[in-house]
Amino acid sequence: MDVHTYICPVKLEQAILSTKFKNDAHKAVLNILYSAWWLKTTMSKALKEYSLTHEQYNVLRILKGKYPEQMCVRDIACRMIEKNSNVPRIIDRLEIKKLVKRTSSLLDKRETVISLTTSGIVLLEAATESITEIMDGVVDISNADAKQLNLILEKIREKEN
Amino acid sequence: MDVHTYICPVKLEQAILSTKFKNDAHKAVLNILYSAWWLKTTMSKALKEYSLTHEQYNVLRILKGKYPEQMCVRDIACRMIEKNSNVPRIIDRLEIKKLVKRTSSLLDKRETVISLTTSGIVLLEAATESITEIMDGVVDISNADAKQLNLILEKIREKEN
DNA sequence: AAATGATAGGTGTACATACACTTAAAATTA
DNA sequence: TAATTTTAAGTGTATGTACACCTATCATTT
Repeated sequence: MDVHTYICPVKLEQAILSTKFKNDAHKAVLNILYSAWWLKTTMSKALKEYSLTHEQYNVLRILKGKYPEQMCVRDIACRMIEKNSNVPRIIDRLEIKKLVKRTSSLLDKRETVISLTTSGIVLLEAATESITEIMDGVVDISNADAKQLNLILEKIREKEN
Repeated sequence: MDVHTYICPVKLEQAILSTKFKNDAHKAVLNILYSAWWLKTTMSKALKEYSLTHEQYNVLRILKGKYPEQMCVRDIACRMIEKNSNVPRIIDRLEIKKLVKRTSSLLDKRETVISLTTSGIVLLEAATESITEIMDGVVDISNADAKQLNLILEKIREKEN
């Protein structure tokens, strides 16, 4: 698939060339997965300008949330959207680019403490501006719709435990 | 993160330990991404019993949709939820497990034609039963909610082109 | 027919995920 | 205090993604 020229179809049926859904709930599952893929792709494209992956951006954003406080790897992992993210490996790459710094904790020597560098903050802020703009443009739905969406998604997660 | 003992929180705020969302639309984006991760993880866990990944299952399901007709790699790629999937590589693994067969097309020698083997069909049907059960249990929302969800997701994708 | 362009599939590489395992250090228990 | 258990981070490996590039083949143009 050539995704560069790919135009996201509005209808799921067109997106995955299928019309046979068992029911609306089954269709909703595929719709969530497809929408998530599209959102990630859209954001990743914007982040390329800053040589950041979506996941690297997410880690920087989490660090910013506590800044100037530092965070250990575990604290970052708990805040990741994808809970299976291999955070040490993502940090490896951020460290190579000198966007974060690793220090061994003095209080608990098992912990590694991560801190944003100045260039990390600068890059993050530029990237965030870009991402926010895209998010605003992309998810241009009414507040009522957004609230409704959040409610239904939480209803789904309520059932699945 | 130890995902084996991880209980999916109902509230997004608890899932990513953050309460600072710019607005409901921004929260919705994160909610979609988190819900998609959770759905994929849940399905993947069930598919482990059949030694299938979520993506391998998806390819088999697509092939089943046209069965006993065969499909070329491109046709499969067009139907994937994640449009950047590297379909030849996924087929490599299905071929090793003898769940599909590759043949060079006679009509157009550029094309590779993929067909389900008997054991491929048998495995797929067993896996589908399991997945369907999970989907029914998991996405136990009303028809009206499912319809509403599908509508709003399509509204989002409408805006983002 | 020969040259050019487009298309299908495959491959190389960097990055991420999923998950099991290792090691060091802290916490708990005997 | 010594032994055991738990925890934090990191690592190895298989799989998948994102994307650029290659090769063979087909289609189109000249």
